[in-house]
Amino acid sequence: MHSELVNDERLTAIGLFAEAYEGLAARFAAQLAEHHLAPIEFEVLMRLARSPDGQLRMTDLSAQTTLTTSGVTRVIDRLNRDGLVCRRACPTDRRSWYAVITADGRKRLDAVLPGHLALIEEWFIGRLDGDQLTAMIDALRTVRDAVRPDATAGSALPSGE
Amino acid sequence: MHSELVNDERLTAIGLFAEAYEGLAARFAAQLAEHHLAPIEFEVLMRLARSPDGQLRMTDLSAQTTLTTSGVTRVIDRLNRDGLVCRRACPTDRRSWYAVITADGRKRLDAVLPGHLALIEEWFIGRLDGDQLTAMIDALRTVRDAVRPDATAGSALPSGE
DNA sequence: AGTCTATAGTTGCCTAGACAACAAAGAGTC
DNA sequence: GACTCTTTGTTGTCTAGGCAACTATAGACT
Repeated sequence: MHSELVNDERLTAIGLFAEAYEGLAARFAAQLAEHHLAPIEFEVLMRLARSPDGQLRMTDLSAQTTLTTSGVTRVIDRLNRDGLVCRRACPTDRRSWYAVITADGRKRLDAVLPGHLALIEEWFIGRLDGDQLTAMIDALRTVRDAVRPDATAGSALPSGE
Repeated sequence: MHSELVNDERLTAIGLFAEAYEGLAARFAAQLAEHHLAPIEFEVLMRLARSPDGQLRMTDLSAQTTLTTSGVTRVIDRLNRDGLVCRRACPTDRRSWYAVITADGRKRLDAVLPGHLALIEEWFIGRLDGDQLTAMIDALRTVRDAVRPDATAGSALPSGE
């Protein structure tokens, strides 16, 4: 006989976290696909759009996302091919390149965001009452700050503020 | 000029959700890798271990995870190759196969779980006080039940209960 | 100046997994 | 029985992205 650890309630809690998040992510992905965007491409465009001058260095994009620098290279290759992003040389460090969101890139975000926000309302925010939502966001921020101490690379302010 | 939707607070909320979850997932993945398990392999083993007779049909595994049936075939191929799972024909439907966790599979879970639970404590549960945790779990369950209505395929009880 | 070390980005190679096509078997329906 | 439609699992093919190797540049030290 084996241990009863498999039924530990902490596993249930983390399982709820995973199922809730992945369920949301799947719904978002379906809507993004209607606009020919992969979730990671949407995330990169969003981070660029929210950054000063609509640009971030490749390395900073890597630090802010789940991607390695290799992965960033390829995502930016695709977005560049589709005209949503372009590369710009860094004037002070000749090793570095900025990824810069283009006007087309911002147009694509404008097209996607209303539907995306509607899904957030429908499946997340609208399901919780005010107190529940506040408590949840506080808890999420606590966990995020703990597990992602360097997620603000390249931005002046902590992300999510 | 483009819209200000990119700075909508609802995007901040969902961004916190994503960063918190993905940050946790990265820490779990590192510990699982020490035991030569990919996150999806761990999830499959856990779901088998918690199911009656340690078995689930391929289709049910697909419904309970983010994988397509194609993906389930390949994960079970790998786990079977490593001796952690075996296939068993379904006696009542000759199209169906059960994936069954082996004794070695349970041993692997026993080896992984103490460290995994410690990480859950360290980065999630231990960071929140009792009320916060209760509120968070309630909220997660609400969202999970909404976005994953069919995540209990093949089990007698709703998952996460 | 030269040398050493660290960092930025790209590329070759490999694996994971989605999609679509498929084969086999169940479940009607006549 | 034959015929049709649905469901289960596997496989060929393709893309995404990690790892390690590489080039180029920066920075520090002598």
